Order: sequence, then structure tokens, then C-alpha cells
Amino acid sequence: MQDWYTHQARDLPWRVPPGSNATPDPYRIWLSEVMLQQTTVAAVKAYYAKFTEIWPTVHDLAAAEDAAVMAAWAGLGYYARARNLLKCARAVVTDHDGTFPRTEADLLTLPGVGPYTAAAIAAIAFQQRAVVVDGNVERVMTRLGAITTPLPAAKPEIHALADILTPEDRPGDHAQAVMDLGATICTPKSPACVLCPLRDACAGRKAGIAETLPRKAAKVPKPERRGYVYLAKNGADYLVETRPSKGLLGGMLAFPTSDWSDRPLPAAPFDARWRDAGDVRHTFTHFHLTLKVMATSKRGNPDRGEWTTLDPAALPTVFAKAFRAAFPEP
DNA sequence: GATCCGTGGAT
DNA sequence: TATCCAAGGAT
Repeated sequence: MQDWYTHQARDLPWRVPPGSNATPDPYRIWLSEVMLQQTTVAAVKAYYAKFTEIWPTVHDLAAAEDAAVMAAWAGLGYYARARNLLKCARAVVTDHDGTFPRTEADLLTLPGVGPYTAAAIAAIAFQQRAVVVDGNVERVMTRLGAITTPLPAAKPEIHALADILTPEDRPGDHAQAVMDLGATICTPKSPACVLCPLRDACAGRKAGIAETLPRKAAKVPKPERRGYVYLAKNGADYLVETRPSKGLLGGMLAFPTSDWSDRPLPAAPFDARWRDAGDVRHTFTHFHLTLKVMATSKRGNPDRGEWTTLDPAALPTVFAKAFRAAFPEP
């Protein structure tokens, strides 16, 4: 594995190349790991570059305004990560003297840092032996060991096998090697087994079931929801609000909306002749949404939100779609 | 253990 | 077009 990684490691902006004498920056390892939670490398790169440019150290990030961080995270999704990112940066500065804790157990106490991320930071940033298990490792281990127990029940078996394979030497490189293997060779569909350094040891391949692993419980279909969204423009100002800090799109900039449900009730923020700007479709993690976009250029006295200039890039994707529907670019 | 929580690319 | 899926965590 290590030998394979030495030559086949992906070149990533947050990564210290294998064999390098450079010391990884725990802040950057942590930032990248949080961004990479359930998110593709391709999507993360631009956000990682932006965050490290604007906030080069944990002190800079801890001192940032909440709204600035939420705006910078807009479009990346899972916005609780951004809220916890700030909480974590402030906890590191306030409770840990500006230095990230070095042990898996201490890392685990930080907001937004769970079992995977704590192990990854301990191994990659601090060269500590930690058993790193993410989706890639789950796939590689279930195939390597021909583990047919469905997830999540298979997690203890997976962790046990990953533990056996984790070395004392260069545990961070080992973890990244397995993840790179999962991302480039041991892929969910059509794995390139002929190129795999573990092909001779792989029980899943031997049994001819590698591609069918890991087994997972059937997913529930997403229900349909509908709603109204209200885009009011007055000169250079738009009527926007900050969503409640918990729940869907929590803490993000938004346009006023109705409830999102089976039979939504119109809920205009003020009386006006609202223009029907068409429908916008968007799919969230657990439901499909169709929003009817209502627009006006009349300034009224809204019952919520405030009039301000707006950078559409600071909006979650569903509201960016609504913006483009109401005010298409020439 | 089950549910909630985004997004965009691949198939 | 519909579904799957990605370096998961909080509750």
C-alpha cells in the first residue's frame, strides 16, 4: 500500500506529498477534512483556496464575522459544517491556546469533528496511529474481506479489519493511500481490479462479488414538496433574511418563503402585485422541492427580512436558482 | 439505530 | 430523467 501510494498519490492542495519533509499545517488539514465530508474533491478545491486566502490561520477564522463565513461557504452544502467550523476555530483559540489538540480523543470534543475527522487529523496532521474509516475505506475493507453484512451494521467488522491493516509507521500516508485507492481504483462502479495493489489478497474479487459491495439498506424515496419564494427588488436593494440557525439551510442568507409542504399557503412579505416568474426545481437530501418564484420591483413594508445589497454568490443554491429565474442575466 | 442535513457530477 | 454517490456529524 505504502509503496503504491508513494508513486500513485493524488496531488491535492491540502496534502503534503509522500516522502516530503514538509510538516502539515493542522489548520489546513482540519479545514480540508471538514470541507471533504460527503463532498467531492472537485467541489472542495475552489472553496479551500478561497478560505485559506481569506483566513490563512485559525486565528483569522476565529475572528471572522459569522455572515462572512456563511457567505463564503454558500453553494458547498451541509451548512451546519460552516456553523461548526466557526465554533471549532473559536474553541481552538479560546480553549486550546490557538493550537489544535493532537490526540484523537481531544479532537473528538471539537464541534463538527466526529470519529472520521478526528482520526484523520490525528493521523495526517500529527502522525499518530489512528484507524481512519470513511466511505472509501468502508468500500475497500468490505471488498477486501468480502464483508456482506449491510451497512451500517457492518461498521464494527470494517473497523476491525481497518485496524489490523493500520501500521505504526506513517499512519497518515496509509490512511490517505486507502482513500486514494477507493477514489481511483476501488470505485463504487466498475472497479479497476487489474490495477489494484491488493488484488491478490482481495476476497471479494476472489468470490466475484467485489463490485456489489458494500451492501446497503434500500433508500427511501424522496417526497415532493412545494412552496412560494418572494424576490423583491428596489433599486440596488433586495429583501433578504437570515434563516434560523438550526435546520435546513440554517444561518444562511435567503429570500422570504412560504412553508414548504404538500399544500403551501402563499406568504408574501408585503402587499404588492407579485409577478409570477415561473417555477424552480431543487432536490435536497431528503425531499424534492418546487418553488413558485414571485417577484416585484415595488418597495413595501415587509413583515420580515431587510432591504440590502446582495451578492447572489452568498446564497444557497436553491435561492440562487430563484434569483436567476426572477432576474435573468442579459 | 434512524433521521436530518446540500450539492453537482457520473451513469 | 432518475438514481447514486462523495474524505460524515449532530441529535
